[in-house]
Amino acid sequence: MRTKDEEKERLILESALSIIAKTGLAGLRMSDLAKEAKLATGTVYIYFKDKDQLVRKLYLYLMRTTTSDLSSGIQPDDSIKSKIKKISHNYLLDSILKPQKSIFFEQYFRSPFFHETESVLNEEDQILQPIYQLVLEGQRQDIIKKVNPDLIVTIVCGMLESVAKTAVYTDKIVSDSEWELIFGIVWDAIKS
Amino acid sequence: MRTKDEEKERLILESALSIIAKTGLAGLRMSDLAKEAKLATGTVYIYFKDKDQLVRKLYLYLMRTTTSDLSSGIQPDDSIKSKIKKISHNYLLDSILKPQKSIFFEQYFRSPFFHETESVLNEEDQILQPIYQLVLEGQRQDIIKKVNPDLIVTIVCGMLESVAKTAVYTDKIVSDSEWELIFGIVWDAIKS
DNA sequence: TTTTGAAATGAATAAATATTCATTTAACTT
DNA sequence: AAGTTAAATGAATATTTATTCATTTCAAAA
Repeated sequence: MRTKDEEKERLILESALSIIAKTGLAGLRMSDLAKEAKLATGTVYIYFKDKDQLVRKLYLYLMRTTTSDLSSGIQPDDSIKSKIKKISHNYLLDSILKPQKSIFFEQYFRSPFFHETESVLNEEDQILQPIYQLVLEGQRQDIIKKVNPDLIVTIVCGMLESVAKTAVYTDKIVSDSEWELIFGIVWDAIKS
Repeated sequence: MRTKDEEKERLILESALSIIAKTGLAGLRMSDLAKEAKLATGTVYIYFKDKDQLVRKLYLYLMRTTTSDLSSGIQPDDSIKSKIKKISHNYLLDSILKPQKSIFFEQYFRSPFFHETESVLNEEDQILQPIYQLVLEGQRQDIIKKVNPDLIVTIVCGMLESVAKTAVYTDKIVSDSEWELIFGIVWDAIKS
């Protein structure tokens, strides 16, 4: 007998993501999705109960792949500043390289698919946890402004996201020298 | 004879905005919209040709009301720093007080209703023009970092928007003392 | 090689939603 | 006060889109 292809689930999710990034959730049609994935509409329903479940699964799928490696490349004995620099760089690159993901989350949280019962903030907290810890440590060492660490994290992420958004929109990469400039601004903002 | 109520057009647009802010464009239903506006569904079609036109008109309507008064309260002989402080405060308050507007734009630009032909960036440029001018003037006076002024504007707006988003989400107002803290961070980021 | 059972298909059907229109209501005119 | 006209209504209809299912295809087991 034929066997269910595990890859096909991913394929469908990625196709959905691609359509949603282009047209928003309002533009997601099961038939278009099937076409994008080069499957018959019916096939989609073998892997997902219905549209609702598909979108929710996509949310979980992206959540899982996000929590990954903001901290990659950071050495335990780096200085706080260079740790923050690296983590900020990772955050920026992540936002630039996977713009579809940010678009999806933006859409999902304002959609009929999202119910308050789901704990967004907790999940988000989870992702930002490593940044938060670094800020705390920096404050302990008197290097970072002694204001509400949540505010610091919020502001830094806001800066980086807006830079990423512009970079994606104008289709430009961020060169090393530009990154130096940008991090200079970020650091001046938060250093004590 | 009965006369067409000019206010009713606004009422319908505001109702649509309110629903879209809650459920995203994917959740906008003409029947719900009519209910929200306390009208019969048919009535909506007296004022708007179809759903498509309604959403586009809402876009234009919000565009018009946005371009308003970021510069309010600014005196010609204020210092550059205090001008930037005031304009940043206006921007923050605008984002906090009219969160529905930001949500709508977020949704619209990723929807089937939006076609590339519409010049988004131009419009956005228009709105940010006063901020841009202040940054230029600050750079001339050697007060602001001499980097690409677009980058400065992008970063400042990013910071303020993320603060606004958090404020709206957690339903907290930004007190005067918090604003002093926040602007301190903004200013440190961009001052030379 | 044949049998078997689940995967895949896509046209047919169901469900959701947009739009129309015959009818009613309200305001203005004569 | 009666007549007139456009706005308002909302049930009926049209359209779009989700979902099903009878049929076919494929790959593994016998």
